[in-house]
Amino acid sequence: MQNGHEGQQSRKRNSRETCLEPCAIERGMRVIGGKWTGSIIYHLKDEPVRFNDLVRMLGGASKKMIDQRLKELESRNMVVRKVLNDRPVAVSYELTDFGRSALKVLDAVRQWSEANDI
Amino acid sequence: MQNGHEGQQSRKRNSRETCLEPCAIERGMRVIGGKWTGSIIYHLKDEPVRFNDLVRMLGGASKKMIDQRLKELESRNMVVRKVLNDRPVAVSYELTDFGRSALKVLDAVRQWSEANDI
DNA sequence: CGGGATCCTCAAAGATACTG
DNA sequence: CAGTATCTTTGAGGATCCCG
Repeated sequence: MQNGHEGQQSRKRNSRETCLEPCAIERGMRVIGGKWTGSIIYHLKDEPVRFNDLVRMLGGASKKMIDQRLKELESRNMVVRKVLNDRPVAVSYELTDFGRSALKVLDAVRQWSEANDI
Repeated sequence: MQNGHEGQQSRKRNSRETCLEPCAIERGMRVIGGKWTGSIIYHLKDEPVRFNDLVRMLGGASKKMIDQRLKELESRNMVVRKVLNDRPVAVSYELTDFGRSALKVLDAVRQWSEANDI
């Protein structure tokens, strides 16, 4: 009564990392649609930003979240982490060219949101 | 040791419905970046689609999920539910003008995904 | 300053079964 | 066909403390 049979739908564990959905929109959204991901990228659009500055800019997201998303983005080569100083510790994050390529999309989202009072 | 104090960050319960984030990208993403939401809208782009057809098109999402997202989209006036027949039951979903306005954004996502092998 | 390690919770998502 | 109802799992996300 609890295994075998292959229910009406299956497939699990595609939560993060190289999503295999057939729909390109779905795949793309998993990369830049995650909670805070778009905001982070967008706040890096002009210049490198230091970790705690990012935390302040995104008032509402925890350090843990931001750290987590930044690592995700780093592993996808969308942002680069740079150590500015050792003592006291200082690092900054900036977009790669690939990361910058997502800005077009994000800006479309932003404009749509604003135009429709989302 | 487990209440009072107002930790370094707070704010909860903005999961769904009228998100108050200051960042427009974040707000927009909560509307069209949800799991399956973008795909659903995109699959309705050309014509009304019936419920079970949608389920088939998005192989991988459960009926429950799709139903849930459709109701979300309906309540935001992005899709309209139409009863085609009573016996046997037949309904279809189609985009409103507002729903269609999101297609530009979604298409940007799709193109970006495909261009970068996401 | 920039995190890492823990613990905890709740809500989202999955599985399965049922119905008008 | 187009959903509802229910139960369970899981893991994302929050809170807190700590550290070099």
